[in-house]
Amino acid sequence: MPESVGQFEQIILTAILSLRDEAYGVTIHEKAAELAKPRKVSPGAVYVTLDRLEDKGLISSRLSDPTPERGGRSKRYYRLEALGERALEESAATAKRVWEAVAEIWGDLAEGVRRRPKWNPARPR
Amino acid sequence: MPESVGQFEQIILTAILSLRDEAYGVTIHEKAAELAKPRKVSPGAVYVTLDRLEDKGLISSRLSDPTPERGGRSKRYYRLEALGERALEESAATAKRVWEAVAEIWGDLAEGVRRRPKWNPARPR
DNA sequence: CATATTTCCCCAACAGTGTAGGGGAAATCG
DNA sequence: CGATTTCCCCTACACTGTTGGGGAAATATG
Repeated sequence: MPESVGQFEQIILTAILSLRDEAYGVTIHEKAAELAKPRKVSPGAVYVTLDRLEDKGLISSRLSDPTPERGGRSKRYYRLEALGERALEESAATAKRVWEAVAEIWGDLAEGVRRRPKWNPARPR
Repeated sequence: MPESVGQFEQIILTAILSLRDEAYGVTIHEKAAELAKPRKVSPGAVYVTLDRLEDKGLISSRLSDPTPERGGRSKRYYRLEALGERALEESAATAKRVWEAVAEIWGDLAEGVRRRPKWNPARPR
């Protein structure tokens, strides 16, 4: 049974997955902000969450050598571990079910076509 | 700016939405378990979360009259308030983005076709 | 060399959410 | 009435979310 992850943890795992071999603090923060939009994501929140995910063994990290650009200090690169893959897999499946359930009633919000049938208030006998 | 909801709160809101006028403790619990699968959902967790969502004004409730079935005591029916609709709308949109990002890499998990390209570990210069 | 600038990592503390497990009330049935 | 069924709710604790700020390491500049 996979570890269960919270909402923000899920976002961080997803960011790492989609960044592939370019996943370090700054890029993860950017990607997370993109996914979480319109909500703000603070850098601190990202690092704290990365720490916790690493403690749980869902991800691993290693420090790189510095790059020769201005301010280019070394970066901590992250990657998903098997445990993290399974946790993300499960939680993404739940996200899908939630999304589908909502879309079935309200339609695809992305299409801007939001039909909300008039809803008759519960009238239990 | 809509309230932000957690993962489980999102599930509860979704359950209420899709149950329409049949949303009360027991049915919400069932629907939530279905959405959260394979994770277990305890009834207590559902009620606590319903309370908190009501305190935040995302949902409202009212008590029905008893039904004439065996053990048919009165039920507390829930419905989404405008605030809850907006919160769910936003959080479902995020769920969709997460799902799409994951599906783009791993494919649609529901199809059982999970292609995971061999991943070259980060090799920063 | 000293200072400024850029990029990046990390901590402490608190608020909010997730979860378990059990308690108990109200209704019908025999 | 006692048994059974359906349902609501509380307490307590662990985990997750979030803020705000601190500070190190590298290159550029004069």
